[in-house]
Amino acid sequence: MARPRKFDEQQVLDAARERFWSGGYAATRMEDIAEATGLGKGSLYGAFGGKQELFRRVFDDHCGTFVDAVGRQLRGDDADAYARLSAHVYAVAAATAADTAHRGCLLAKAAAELAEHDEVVAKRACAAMEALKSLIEDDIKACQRHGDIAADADPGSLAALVLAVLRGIEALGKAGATEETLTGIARTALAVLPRPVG
Amino acid sequence: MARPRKFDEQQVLDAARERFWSGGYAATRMEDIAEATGLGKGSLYGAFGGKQELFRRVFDDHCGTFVDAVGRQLRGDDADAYARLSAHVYAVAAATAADTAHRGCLLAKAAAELAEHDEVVAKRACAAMEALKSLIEDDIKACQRHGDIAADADPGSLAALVLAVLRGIEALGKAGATEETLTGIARTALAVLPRPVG
DNA sequence: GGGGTTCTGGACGGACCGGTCAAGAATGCG
DNA sequence: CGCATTCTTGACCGGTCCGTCCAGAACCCC
Repeated sequence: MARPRKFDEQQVLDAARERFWSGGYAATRMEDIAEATGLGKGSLYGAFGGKQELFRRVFDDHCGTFVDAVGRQLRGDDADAYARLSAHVYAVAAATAADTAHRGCLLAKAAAELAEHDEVVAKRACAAMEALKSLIEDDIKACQRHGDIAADADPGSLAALVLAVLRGIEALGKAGATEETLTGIARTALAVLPRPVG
Repeated sequence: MARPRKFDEQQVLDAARERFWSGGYAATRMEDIAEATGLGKGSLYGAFGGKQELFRRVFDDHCGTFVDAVGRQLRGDDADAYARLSAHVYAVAAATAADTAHRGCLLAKAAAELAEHDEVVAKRACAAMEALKSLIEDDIKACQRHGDIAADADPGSLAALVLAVLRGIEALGKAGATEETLTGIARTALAVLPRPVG
């Protein structure tokens, strides 16, 4: 009944994410995104409404993808729970160190730039953080059931600590810390988690 | 021999910092700063050269001030070293929670927005982080001398971990974590530091 | 194939912003 | 007091950017 869209919405979101991620919100131009996607500005505005709305879509999409990815890394059998936690913490350190462009995490970057002025972005970032904490907490509970972490420790507190360490690793990475420093932090963080006595 | 300046350079830097801090680099206009200081744009450009140069001055100044402030909190007798560390960690959590505007730390905010594209800012942020780590490490060594932290632990590793936790607290605060969450992280982080046996 | 509908693309408008410039003001020296 | 020198101010310029608009294209249904 009408002319069909020539582009895939998800591909546009992905391309826009790359741009916003590299340049930040304010420094990214709509025309950059138009060029990156091959779309005209008219299509972009017709489909997404405007820069702020587009960014919110991108950000929402990214938060979901990110949390899902972490979820896949952390969910599984109790027997492997500690190995998964350990692997995840090291993976974040390695990924941060490998990010030589210091792009950091879009989640953190966007929160830093926009949380103060955009309620929607702030809420979404907060929800994503809570989801991450939940994932870590579930894994820690699994560790406790399997006897890899002290059963009398509060899993919620430990999860919050681990989450803070992970975010801190990214912040330090963005400031230029070396890979050794970052993996060292990962190692130390895992080492100080309370193990069962005996 | 010539007309003297009517303004104080430090006051201009402070006012500019407030603006950059609230709005970020890209979103802050030179005219904002001119208005905030009461100066004309010509004076601003004459004294500082341009937006990027001004920001670098502001950032450099802020890093120095920030590190100095932390230094004053952490330096002192061995006997109080652990109390100082504890107070500092809780203070960061409280300050972050009190920052309802989610401005976060200018250090982290600027690093997030500009480290990727401005080598000078990146270097300065890295130096500031290393200075902070050093301060924490010195305090931890004092704790070990006084018997408040296990002597066989590596103070450098613990300092890096503590620093990561502090930066993580700020990142989570920016994302909207509650004061309870943040002070909880502070408490847990202090609790997991290795204490001397016995 | 015609008509209605939606998509496309790029030119355009209006606002904004970083940086310049020139005219004037303040100062100290001779 | 005049003069050289530096600071101040705000109008102005060139460029940029968000968002709009419209003419045309693609499509489906009848």
